[in-house]
Formats: sequence, structure tokens, C-alpha cells
Amino acid sequence: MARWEPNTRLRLIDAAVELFAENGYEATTVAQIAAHVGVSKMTFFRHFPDKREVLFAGQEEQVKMLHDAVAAAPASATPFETVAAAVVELAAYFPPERREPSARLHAVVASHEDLRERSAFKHARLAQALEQALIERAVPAATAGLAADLGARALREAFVRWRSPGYATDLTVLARETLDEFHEAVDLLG
Amino acid sequence: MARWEPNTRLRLIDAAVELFAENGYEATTVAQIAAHVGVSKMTFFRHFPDKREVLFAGQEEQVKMLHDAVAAAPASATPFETVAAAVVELAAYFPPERREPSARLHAVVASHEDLRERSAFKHARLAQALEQALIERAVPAATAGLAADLGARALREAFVRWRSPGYATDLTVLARETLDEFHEAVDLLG
DNA sequence: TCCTTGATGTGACTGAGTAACATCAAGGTA
DNA sequence: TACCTTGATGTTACTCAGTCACATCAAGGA
Repeated sequence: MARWEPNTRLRLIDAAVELFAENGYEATTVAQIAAHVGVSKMTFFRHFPDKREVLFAGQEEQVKMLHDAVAAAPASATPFETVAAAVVELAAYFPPERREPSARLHAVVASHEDLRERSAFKHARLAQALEQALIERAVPAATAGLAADLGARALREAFVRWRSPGYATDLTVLARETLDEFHEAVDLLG
Repeated sequence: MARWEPNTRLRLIDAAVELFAENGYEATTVAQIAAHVGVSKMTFFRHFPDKREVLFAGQEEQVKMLHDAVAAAPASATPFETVAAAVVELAAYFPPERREPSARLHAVVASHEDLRERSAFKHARLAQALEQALIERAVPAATAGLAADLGARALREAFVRWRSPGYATDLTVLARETLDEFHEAVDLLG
């Protein structure tokens, strides 16, 4: 089956990020992305359900990872500790080499409302995964929801800092910092 | 200017909810909604930026209301109290008469992924409004984020219960209950 | 040699969303 | 009365996302 170039999926992702960054998300058509990879429009839609999704490939793995990490926490761990461990574990999948590509990807996502909307949906999906996994650990629903929101928000803030100058380039360090900051902030709610 | 029937915008909203509920979101075209109101497709898009948005009209008012309510809280109020007051104030805009229409609307939104995505985006927008307003009150960023998430989540849960049998039909009562539940749950985070 | 499998291509189609330009009644102004 | 502006609408034509039915063609096994 070596009739076509391999890694079609990855090459489509790279081409999409490049073309979106260069010419803008709206101005780039799916047909252009496909042509850039030497493939037809149909093939694009066989790999991704829609045009936006090409920028969010791999999210489902992260969802599964978070869920499994929560499930694997020791029974003695508090909801916060459980979530924090899962978030840090996820952060470990983003070594410093991934910083620049991540930043480029984020710049594209931030450039268009449709993409920000999809991004918000994915963020909610991460929180939902944490919440569900906590509930399966018999954490009360309200606590599970709050802990999930805290974890997802801390993760997002860690990514923001990761992409900003003046912060550490190790995402796990930033994740721990933001988690601790939010943990302390809990006491200030009143 | 009485050449056309008045309240075109409201009639489009009603027609959309009705047709989506009857025939499904995908199966209903914008042209059908417009025709049902005796208007052209173009007119629909002059009132709503896209097909989904017809189900989320009025959200921006809620965003503004939350922001103003937070800003109007007494200086002595804690972040939780501030957010709770704003959420209850918003809940007051949904008297028992709005329960059935709200439930029908939610059923439509829940029926299609595109609409759930837009809904998640709108939810994030509410949380963002709370967060921003808290920050303008000099609440530390981390605390503001957590309080905003708590408030938005409590509001959502209150709506869920409102639409469920066996709960009060007064949304402000449910909002207070869920806010208190989440407030207590904060202590269980560990 | 035959057959299955899997990834791809082609062409035609629907429907969302946009743009340019026309219409036409209301209400004021000369 | 004649004229003009304004605002909401209609018409037509277009691009592009996304779908569908059907064809292709190499790899690899029976």
C-alpha cells in the first residue's frame, strides 16, 4: 500500500497549520490544504470530520489520559491531589521542544472565532473527563465539578505561561505552580 | 414602515425552535425557517450571524447583566457572595412561565453537537464576564477565575434542576441551593 | 489466478453564508 | 405636491464546507 506518500494525516495537519498561519483560516480552503499534500478534498474529510478539527487532533488521547490518571490515583488522595497529579502527567507530554509548535498552533486558533469556539468545547471536554473520573472514584458530584474546573483552568493558565516569555520552559513546573496558586486561591473565595 | 409583519426577529426565533423541534436541526434549512415567517433567507442572516445563533439570542444581555451585578455588589462582599448575588439576579429573569419554553429550547440544543458546542461557548462567555468583573473589583486573578467557574457551574446546574421534575419551579431558589452546595463542596477539595 | 481489503479519487449534489444591486413604504423637506 | 432620505427587505449569483455513490488500484493472502 505504498502507492501514496505515508503519514497523510500528519502531513495534512502540518499543511493546514502552515497555510492558516500564512494566508489566514478563512482564506484557506480545504481543497488548498489537500492539494498542498497532493491529495483530494475527500481524503481530508476522511481524516477529519470538519475543517476546524484538523487543528485539534489528538485531543481525545488527552481526554483518555486524564481519565486514566485520575482513576490510577491512590485511594487516599484528595480530589485536589488527584486532579493535580493528572494535570501534571498530561503536562509531561509537552516537552520544551513542543513549545514553539504549540505556540504557532495557538496563534492560529486564537485568530478566528470559529476556532476559539472549538477550543472552548475541547476545554470543556477535558474538564468533563476529570469530573467523570472523579465521580467514578465516589467523589461527591459538586466537589468533582469544582475540582475538574480548577484542574482544567490551571492547565490552561499553565499553557498560557508556557507560551509567554519570562516563564519556565518546563510545562510540568508551570502546571504545578498554577495548580498550587489556584489551590491557595480557594481559601480566598469567602 | 408597516409594510411587513412586525417583530421579524422574534418570529424567526419561534419558527426556528418549532421547526428544529419538529423536524430536527439538520433537516431544517434556514430557507425553510425564513419561508415559515414569510421572509427571505437573506433577512434571516441580517438578524442572526449564523444558523445556530438564532437559538442563543439575548445571551449578550445576560453577560452584561452579570457584569453589572458583580460591579454593583457592596465592597465588603466576598468573591463568593458577589458571584452568588449576580447569579441569583440573573436567575430572577427566568420566572416559572419561562420554564416550559426554556426546556423546549434546551431539548433542541442538546440534540445536536454543533449546538452543544455553541452552548459551551456561551457558557464560557458567562464565566468570562464574571471573572472580568471580579478582576475589576481587584479580586486576585486566580480567585476571580475560580469564583467565576463556581458561579457559572452553579447556574448551569440550577437550570438542569429547573427543567427536571421534582424540583422547585422558582429558579432563584434553585440557584441559591446549588450555589450553597458548591460553596460547601469547596471545603472538600482537600 | 482470484479475491478481499483499504485508502484513495471523481463528480455531482445540498445547504450555509456572502455580496451587489434593486425595491419600496414611511416620513420629512422644499 | 414633488422630492429625497432612510431602513428593512428582496433577488440573483456566487464560494465553499461537507456528503454521497461509485470507481480505482495496489498489497497481500487463499
